[in-house]
Amino acid sequence: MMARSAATTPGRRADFARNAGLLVSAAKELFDERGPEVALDEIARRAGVGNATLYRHFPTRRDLLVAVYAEEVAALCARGEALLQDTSPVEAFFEWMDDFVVHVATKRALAFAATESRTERRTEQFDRWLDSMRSAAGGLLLRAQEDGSIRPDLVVDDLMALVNASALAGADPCHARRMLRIVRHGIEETRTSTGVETTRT
Amino acid sequence: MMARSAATTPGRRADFARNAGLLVSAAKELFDERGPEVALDEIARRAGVGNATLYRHFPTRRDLLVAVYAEEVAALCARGEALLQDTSPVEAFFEWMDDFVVHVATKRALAFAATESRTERRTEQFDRWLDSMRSAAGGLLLRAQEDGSIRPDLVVDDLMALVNASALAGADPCHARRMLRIVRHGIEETRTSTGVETTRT
DNA sequence: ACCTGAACACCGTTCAAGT
DNA sequence: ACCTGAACACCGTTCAAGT
Repeated sequence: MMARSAATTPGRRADFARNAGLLVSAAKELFDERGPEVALDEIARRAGVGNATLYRHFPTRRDLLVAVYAEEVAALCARGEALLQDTSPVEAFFEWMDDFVVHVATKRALAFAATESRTERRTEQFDRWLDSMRSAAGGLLLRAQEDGSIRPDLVVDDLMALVNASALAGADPCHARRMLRIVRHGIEETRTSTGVETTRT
Repeated sequence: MMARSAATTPGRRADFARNAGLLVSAAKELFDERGPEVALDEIARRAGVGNATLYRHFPTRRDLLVAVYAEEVAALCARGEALLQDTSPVEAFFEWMDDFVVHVATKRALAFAATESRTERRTEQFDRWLDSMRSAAGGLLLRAQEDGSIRPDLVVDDLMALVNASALAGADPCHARRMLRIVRHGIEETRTSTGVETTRT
């Protein structure tokens, strides 16, 4: 940590970058200790910087959240890439969705932020998170649809929203996964007979 | 203002009940004008009562919300009762669920309150709302399951949570209904052949 | 340029004083 | 008993003053 990489020129820029690191570390600790609603002032205090500095680096609490979980997000993206090579597109898609639902279910603040992303002020760092998640899911979904194993009329945003909402609504990750399973059943192309209608009486 | 209706016996009790009405009216107006996050102080001011009085009648913002939408909730319950007589249990169930999803989607504050009802302080008035919604859905679900048209392993709480989540995740009621349709497809007993698995390649 | 911390604004909650 | 409104506590955001 705090490697002070450019040893020769400590300069303002280096301090700036270092502060970001300190803030992320402090936030990570405090999110664990006291949940994702800790006062921002407290995070700044723990990091040893002024509260306004926090605000400059992370204009919104959401941005701080995605920064804290950046490695986890990177892993999720990498896994998405890898799953594109999986032999079963539909399995690959749902495996990724399962990872995603656990990801957001364990960080409900993130899930909540995602639901209100339409109304709240847009912000660069958080939008990047949204985009990376959407494109990972989108690639896998497309493959499964071309393959014919997922209904072609489904759009990635609806699915993301639904799965994200499951994470938000679930009491715990296990609950969220149970809902995902219901959704899965509703998504797959059963290609047996009947349309949408069920046998009646 | 302050009509003092019961002319003969103004009494403290009458004023007490009247204040509740004033608060609900004021809240209804302000929720419409400025969204469901208006300051409670402002609601009290509009109602012409002290802020602490609001707090006594409605210990929490959620309680105020359910009071404001009380008639709508009553209608939903009545509709649930009526649908119990419908000839197609599965249609009846989804018709009610559709009403429900629109109900919460147009009051996203309510939907959100429902998701956090596990963690937040429980409160009598809001719990009543939850119970009435759950029992309406539960009766209809049971009928559809006994009928064999909905998978027997589904529990009402999971479904409510999922539908509620759809309302929360949807940008608008129309979006929420689209998600409900996905969920529906995942719920119905297709009773054709295959288990959960799809034909592969 | 970047940082600091005090100041500001806002809002939910409580409480002593009224009637 | 019930109500009032001021007081309190808390937190996000901004800004003038430092370096």
